Amino acid sequence: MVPLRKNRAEPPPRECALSNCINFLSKTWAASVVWYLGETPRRFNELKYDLEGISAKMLAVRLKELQEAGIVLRHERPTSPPTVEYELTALGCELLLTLRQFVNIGHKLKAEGHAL
Amino acid sequence: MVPLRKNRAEPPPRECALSNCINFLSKTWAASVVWYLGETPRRFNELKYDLEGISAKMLAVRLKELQEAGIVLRHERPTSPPTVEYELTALGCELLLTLRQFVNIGHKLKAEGHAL
DNA sequence: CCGTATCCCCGCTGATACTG
DNA sequence: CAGTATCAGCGGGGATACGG
Repeated sequence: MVPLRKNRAEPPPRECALSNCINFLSKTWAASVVWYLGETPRRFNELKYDLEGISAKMLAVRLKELQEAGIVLRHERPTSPPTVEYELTALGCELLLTLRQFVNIGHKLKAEGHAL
Repeated sequence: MVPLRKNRAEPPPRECALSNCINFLSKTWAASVVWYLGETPRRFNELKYDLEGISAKMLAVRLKELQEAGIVLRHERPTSPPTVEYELTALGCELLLTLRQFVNIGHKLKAEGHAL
């Protein structure tokens, strides 16, 4: 009977898996918001259009979270009716690049015949 | 009044944001399972120990999903009691590398003073 | 146009008990 | 050891209506 290895030689700190920006992408729509923001600044209803099926409530919530996380910037123009544009910060762009790698891996998995 | 841009010049295919392996990481514990699998093969109860708080049920479910997705391999040894080892596939390792980039970005965000 | 406030549902997760 | 089966709960997210 093989004894249970309590931990590997180099135990990954628990905070890594639990408390990082991965949690953000885990929330519904969050990754998609970053994805559709892309490099171009985008307005609220444009995003709402891109993210077909999202409710205004959730989009607002996610955008606020992403702002507080330093991933998204909000620009409000004092026009009437109000005009608001959202864009990725530098780290937000970095995040987008990483998201693209996921998409790439996803395609490879599908190419191998796996059902995601 | 600025007209609503229906789509950007190069519209990202919707399947990219919605139907990729990002969905897997969105499920509770999924990213952590991949994380703690690391490079070393790992047994069921070892993973259950690493992922403090996970129930056997969820671990089994996630592992099965990851198998079907081509991210995890299952090796069963015909011993008594049974011995089962899980390890990442090649694409699973690729996924892990990408997860580490997320963790890295998470640290940068925190370094900027943002609360994740 | 850009949100916020409220209500409500159902699907995911945990707890528990059991099996090969 | 490595799971499966069943049930119950709660909270994330949708629908709707309203506000600056």
